Amino acid sequence: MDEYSTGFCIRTAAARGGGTGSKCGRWNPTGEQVKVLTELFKSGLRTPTTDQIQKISAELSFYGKIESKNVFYWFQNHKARDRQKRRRISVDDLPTTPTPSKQFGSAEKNEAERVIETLQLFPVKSRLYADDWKENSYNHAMEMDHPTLDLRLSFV
Amino acid sequence: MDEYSTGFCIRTAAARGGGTGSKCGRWNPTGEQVKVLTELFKSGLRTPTTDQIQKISAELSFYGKIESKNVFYWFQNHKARDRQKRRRISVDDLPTTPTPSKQFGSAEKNEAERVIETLQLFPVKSRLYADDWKENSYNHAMEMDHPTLDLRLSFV
DNA sequence: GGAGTATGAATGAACG
DNA sequence: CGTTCATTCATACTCC
Repeated sequence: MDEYSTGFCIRTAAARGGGTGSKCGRWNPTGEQVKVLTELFKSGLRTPTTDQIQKISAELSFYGKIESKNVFYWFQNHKARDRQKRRRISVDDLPTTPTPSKQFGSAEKNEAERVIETLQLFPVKSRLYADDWKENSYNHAMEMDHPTLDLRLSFV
Repeated sequence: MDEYSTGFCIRTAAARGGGTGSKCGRWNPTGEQVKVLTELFKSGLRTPTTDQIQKISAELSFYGKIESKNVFYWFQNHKARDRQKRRRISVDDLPTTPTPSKQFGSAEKNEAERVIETLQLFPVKSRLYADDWKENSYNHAMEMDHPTLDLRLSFV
């Protein structure tokens, strides 16, 4: 599709760990920022609230350009990948009688006291209300009559 | 990295907007579908009723596979994210300007569902929802001398 | 320079 | 409705 011209913030600070001159286009965290974020994560913070996100973002803005959404995404991704990796490992199972004893200890990183690892091993509660929208649930007919919902396609 | 066998469907090239023939997994809207939905959203529609959802879904089904729930979720997500984004930005970026309080003027909490009667389909640009997550590149030249950012985190 | 990887960003789906 | 999860796309970075 179209390439959206991302912001051109030429930060030649090279504050990155490798010292490579990084260009902008997407947020590129500095070493300090990553360090702090990682620390927080290891402290047990996994899903910061909006307030926390803003606080963190504000603090980290000292090291360089950063926005709240960056912090938000960072935690989202970090948690997701951590979980993903763990998932992969726990399922393990090598093909040919490798250690059947699953080491589900998962006590390597547990430093947080609020890391609630609820076990969701199977897809429970797949509440599929795919087409329940038929004619139940809510009914706010008070909004307005939908305008001309004439979605006539022109290019066909 | 791509060894996870979670994929149950043929992983198509998935060119968003390219009208790929993905038929499994989660709904992948085509460019036209997104366009129409965005247009509706910009017209003021935020919480469509069941009828509207079905109508929209029916219309959009022309462009590709779609279900009512997709439309429902789409509006839900779009509205929620629009809000979330706005909130985050407004609180986040405060470089040095004290914000002349131009946000949220007066009556807005009520968020009246005003819908513009004139709904034109394909008149304007097709810039599909790129919004402004970016583009707020302000200067973070704060005046704080040395950072106190040990980030002991006062997250309360 | 391209392949492979790490990771930021986006969004569909769903929970509480 | 706000928040969270899972999957995927896009891009920066590393290595050969």
